[in-house]
Amino acid sequence: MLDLRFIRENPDAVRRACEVKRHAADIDQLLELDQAWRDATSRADQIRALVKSASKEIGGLMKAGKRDEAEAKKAEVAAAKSQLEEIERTEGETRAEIDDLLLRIPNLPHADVKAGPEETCNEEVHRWGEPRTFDFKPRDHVEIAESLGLIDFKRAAKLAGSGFACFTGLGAKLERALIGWMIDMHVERHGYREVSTPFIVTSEVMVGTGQLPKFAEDMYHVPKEDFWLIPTAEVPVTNLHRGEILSADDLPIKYVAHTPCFRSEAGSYGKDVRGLSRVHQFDKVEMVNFTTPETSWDQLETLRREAEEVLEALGLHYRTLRLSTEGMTFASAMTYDLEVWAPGAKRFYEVSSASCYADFQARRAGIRFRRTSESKPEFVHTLNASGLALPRLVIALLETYQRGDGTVEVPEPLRHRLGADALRPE
RNA sequence: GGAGGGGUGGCCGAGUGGUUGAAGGCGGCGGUCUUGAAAACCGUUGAUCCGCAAGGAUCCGGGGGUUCGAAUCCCUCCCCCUCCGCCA
Repeated sequence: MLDLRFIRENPDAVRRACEVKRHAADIDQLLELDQAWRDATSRADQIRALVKSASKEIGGLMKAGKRDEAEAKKAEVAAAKSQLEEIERTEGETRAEIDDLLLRIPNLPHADVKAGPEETCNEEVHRWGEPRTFDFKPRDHVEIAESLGLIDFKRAAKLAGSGFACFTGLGAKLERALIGWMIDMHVERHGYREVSTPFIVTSEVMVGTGQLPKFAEDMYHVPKEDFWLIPTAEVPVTNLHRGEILSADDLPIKYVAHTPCFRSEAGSYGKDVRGLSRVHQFDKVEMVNFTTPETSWDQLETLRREAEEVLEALGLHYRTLRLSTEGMTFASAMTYDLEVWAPGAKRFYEVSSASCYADFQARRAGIRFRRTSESKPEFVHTLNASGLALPRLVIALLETYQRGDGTVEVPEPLRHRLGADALRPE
């Protein structure tokens, strides 16, 4: 959420942000409502002040036994209050409309982000490794996984329909090994604190990180208690500090979490449907940072590096893109996507998205900090990056490390955890 | 699920209709004292919104109500604690 005062003073900047991010928002209507609300508020405040002071006088008159004068005052107050009722209704209704509009205005992109469509304006900022070459015809991950008994797509569909995977045997163990290994890396090398959160959250929490009110159709809803299944650990982990005032000494706060992620992927039928590339439920290790405003942009670079290190440790070819305004999400101010090369599919897959939200989420979720015990609370900046998303990482691993004999080499860092140096048919 | 107790400022904790944004304590900050520190003492210390400002308004878990006036009374919802039941 943007600061209403900022919008008041910089309406053109906000209009431009909406335009380049391709989010429709009626700024003129907002400004109009804002003016109406401020008028109503100041009139209401005046009347409230009157009622308040009159009430005190009445108290005094009652004590002094001046019944008649008190009654006269009461009549005065009653008249003022009937007026107030009307104004307060306007005030409340207008404010509700303002709040709703505010929640639907996207974050401002950072000045370094290119405006335009993804195809032409995403910038490749980093590339690591080389695409794997083969002296045999490489297979794609679905063939490899099925022949080695690592994933059972058919039986997964029996449980939940299409778009789900059931990892089996060494496939399941590979996921578990990757999760443990990645979390340990972030904890031990990058100074993260591990958290394990609920996977079901309230609507307020979804508003805090920006999924609601605009993107309800992308998520799974639990009608019974009006809960939502998290689409990413970003949601529960960022909201861990909702409504809090942190101390500057606590910053930066760095959490890492492993959670399942649930995405309805409504409207994406026919796109990327094969195998693991786009599923309704997947596991992910996610890093979330809370920082001061002056350190967040540097922290985004660090965060991006922390995610990139995972791919490098696994020896996987990847590229890093700085997304253009049209590629970024609603809440983001700057986003890097890490895309890993899948030599079987001969394409890159996004395995991580590293974003800085500036104070956008913090304002929605009410996450503030104090520089000293004296100073006024300010909003923190929030950031997050996948580190990494499991299914697409598995795609890249299987396709990159496949051998001519149908087995798959296990990269060195995972061998100990997996208890095997290769994936073979069981 | 049943019964009872409770939600007050950074924290603890008083406060059952009136000038209370809220006693007191702790913590924080400033000062006195001290070579320095501690102790002691004195002072100070909430957030949000409107307003150029002066100033004003709102906030004692959320929402609604009673009243001239509510942290205090009523209704409702949420959360926490204790005991019982159930259960991985």
